[in-house]
Amino acid sequence: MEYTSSVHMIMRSLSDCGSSVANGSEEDMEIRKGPWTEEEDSALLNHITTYGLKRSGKSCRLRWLNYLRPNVRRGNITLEEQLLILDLHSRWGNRWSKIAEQLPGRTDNEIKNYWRTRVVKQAKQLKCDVNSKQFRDALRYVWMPRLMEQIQAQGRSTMCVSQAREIVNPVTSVSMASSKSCSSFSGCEQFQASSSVSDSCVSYYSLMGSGSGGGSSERAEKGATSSSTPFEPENGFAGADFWTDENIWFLQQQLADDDHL
DNA sequence: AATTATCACAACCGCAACTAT
DNA sequence: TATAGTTGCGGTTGTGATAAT
Repeated sequence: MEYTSSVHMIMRSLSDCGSSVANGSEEDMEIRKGPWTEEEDSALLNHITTYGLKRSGKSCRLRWLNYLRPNVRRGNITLEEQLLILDLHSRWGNRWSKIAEQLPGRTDNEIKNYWRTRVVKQAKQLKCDVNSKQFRDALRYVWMPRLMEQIQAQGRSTMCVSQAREIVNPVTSVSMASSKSCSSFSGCEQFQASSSVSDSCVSYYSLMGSGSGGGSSERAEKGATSSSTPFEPENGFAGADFWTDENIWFLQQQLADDDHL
């Protein structure tokens, strides 16, 4: 499948299920730019006077963007989201805001935190540089296919079986190849010949219905008072975490095999 | 039960890019 | 075009919750 068509698929999917999340009422509002008017200044002064907010504008803005903005989605990063983050990061690097655009309701900060607290941590655990080719290849050829297998194994997909076969099969074969026959993660022709993992990830994700993932609000679970978002998952994998000991062990084995060959 | 370590998430900071005048 | 103000981005640090001792 062509990469561009995959992107279109995912875009369409996102717009179908998450347009209100991505754009929402913010776009409906007229957003003014440029210097402040006297009226705006006085409105702001009124608010500050009334509520006594001792916060910088920058802090307020950040709070709004990452927390208070309507439709900000909170809670565990789903397996599908993890997969998409890994895939997009492999393409775009630390372009967090760009990556966040593809995950409706998720903020760049959240994705950045996910990367730093999970992925970078695992890289350290494996004694790899997170930017090293070895680690990137391991992500691409071992973890991502394995992640997809786990998504598949969850068996809670909304896609029809034929769609699933069509999309997942190439990736499954990648996983098999990577675990045994591939002497180098980066050198395996199989990965380049057919549809790439990336393409499959994107199309798989789009078929899964990208907006359907996500867990219930973590803060809500902890009894915090923040209001829940209207963007609640219907069939996502709440609480799912790919970075289990088992998977870390699996990856360590792959890296060890790779070293020996 | 108290203390310490670790983790995940939220917030801050500095800088660059953008926009209006 | 130059400049000031505004916004966006990414790296870093702070904080609260939880686990471990």
